[in-house]
Amino acid sequence: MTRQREVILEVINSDMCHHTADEIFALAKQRLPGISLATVYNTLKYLEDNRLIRKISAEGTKDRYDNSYIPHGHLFCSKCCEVSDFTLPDFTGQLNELLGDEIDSWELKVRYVCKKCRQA
Amino acid sequence: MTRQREVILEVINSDMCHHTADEIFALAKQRLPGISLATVYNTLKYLEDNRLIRKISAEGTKDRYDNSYIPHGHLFCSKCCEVSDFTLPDFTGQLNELLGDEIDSWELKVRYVCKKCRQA
DNA sequence: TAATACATTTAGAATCATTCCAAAAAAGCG
DNA sequence: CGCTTTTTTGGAATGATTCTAAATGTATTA
Repeated sequence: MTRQREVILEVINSDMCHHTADEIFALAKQRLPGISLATVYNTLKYLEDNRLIRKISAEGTKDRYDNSYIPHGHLFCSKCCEVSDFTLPDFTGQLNELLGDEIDSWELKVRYVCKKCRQA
Repeated sequence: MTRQREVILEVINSDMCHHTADEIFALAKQRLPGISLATVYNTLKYLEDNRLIRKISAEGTKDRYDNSYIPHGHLFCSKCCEVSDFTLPDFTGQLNELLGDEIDSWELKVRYVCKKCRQA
């Protein structure tokens, strides 16, 4: 475990936000000024491959990273592009039955306009 | 309604595939050789804004387009990147109750390895 | 501890899907 | 028709991400 990976993991786990790669890069840089963007991408890929984090893609926004790989829901605000979690019962079993296939994971994406943006 | 938009819509509706923009461009070009890629992107954006189609983004693959905006499930094969639909009851109401918000739409993304890829 | 093998980091270049642009063409309308 | 607005077009620009090859760091074994 290198210092870079340690810091990147800490950044990801330090809050409930779903940061973009460049946000993670900026945050990591505060603590490790010499870190490179390529390392951030490398590490994110490594963590994703090992299912420690989940990359979340949405239409029209940059990819973001979730500090959990456990299936759950994501609320995407179509105005400010913020992403927040919401918990759901784990219906992996039912999905497997329904689809007759070994599924890997799932994610329920919900598009909406968040309270902040609706009030504004 | 221009000829270009007509052809693009026909291409999208001609099969159940979830084509990428460049695939749609290639298919449209067969019938309208002078069409430009920019028009394809313009039109896809127009159709999406009017909720006639849905753009679907997934990690690590190009955006694809679904000929329906009605909420449903998508199976993403993590090997060949093919996308297929599966129907689900419309639980928009329950989501609204659960989230206390006016949701816009939803999509259940399921990652798996399709039969073809598992056999190979 | 030294030597070696392997993994990781780095900066910058390259890629490539998508968007932007400004001019030309087409469509819609009185 | 003429006029206005919308759409199309090709090419340039953008920007997130990936690639590359050299340098550095880590771990292992002797």
